[in-house]
Amino acid sequence: MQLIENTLKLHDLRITQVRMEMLQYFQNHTSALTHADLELHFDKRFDRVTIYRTLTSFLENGLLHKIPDDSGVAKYALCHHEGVEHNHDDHHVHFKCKKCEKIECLYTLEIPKLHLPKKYKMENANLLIEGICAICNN
Amino acid sequence: MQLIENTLKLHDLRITQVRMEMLQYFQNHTSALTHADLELHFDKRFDRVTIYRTLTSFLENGLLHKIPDDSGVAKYALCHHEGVEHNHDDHHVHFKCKKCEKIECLYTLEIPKLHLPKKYKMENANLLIEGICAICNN
DNA sequence: TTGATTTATGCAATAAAGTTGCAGATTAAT
DNA sequence: ATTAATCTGCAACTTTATTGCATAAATCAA
Repeated sequence: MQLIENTLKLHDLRITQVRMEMLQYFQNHTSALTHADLELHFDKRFDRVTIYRTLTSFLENGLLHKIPDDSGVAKYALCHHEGVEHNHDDHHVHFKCKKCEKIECLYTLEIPKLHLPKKYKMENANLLIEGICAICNN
Repeated sequence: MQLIENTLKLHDLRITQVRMEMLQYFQNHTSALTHADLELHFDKRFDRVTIYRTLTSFLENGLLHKIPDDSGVAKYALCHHEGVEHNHDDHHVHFKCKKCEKIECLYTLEIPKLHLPKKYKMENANLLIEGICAICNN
């Protein structure tokens, strides 16, 4: 069986055309994608609603994660951990370039331990770093 | 002169009714606010567009900052630093409670230094911690 | 296989969040 | 008090996202 299809199965997702192509597209991109990026890329081959729903299933089944930012448009990227369980991808470091606007995951970085105020219980953390990325910094 | 009016002046903002009341409202709240929160609170006393535009002026003039999150709705909170310059409020730690959904700024925490990959230049950082807040953790 | 069952997709309609243009009102500077 | 700058409200519009439903496709079980 193909790798793409296998990945879908592992995440309890039925194998369909949109899903295979969307997953493929994510795997070919290092930076985070928006619904608009996908709609543009697939140029009417799939309905916009289907793309929204596919993003949602990918999210729910632990294939993608949503990246918090302040642009007002949802951005998604592949989860890098192997395994199926959701919410085990708890520490994210993302980098948003102020020049090219791309967001990428910095897997190699860890979020350092923090000492929260009394009675606060931390479940996960997302660090969004803004600046100039390696490509734009030339 | 009143404190509120003084703050507006310091931030180069004309003194108007909406601005005074919106600033007041932010000062009375420890958690971040959305446009919808304000619209609800002011219940038709100010136009929705005016509220949007006031948020934008507050943002541009360094009175508020936008908090990155993945809800798809813009959230704003007061900048705690004194002084007028924008972009000097570069390290934010925010806490989002999974129970009450409120977001608050954790001023006392600092984002630890990080070692970015080669050629990346960091300009600012936002750490969003999710979990259970002190009030809900009872 | 084939048929039954479950789930996904496309289309249309709707909702929610945010923006723009413009005329009249308000603020602040002289 | 007059003037110039800007803010506000209204209407229209755009962009992003969601819901309902009929049809189509994928999976399961015999």
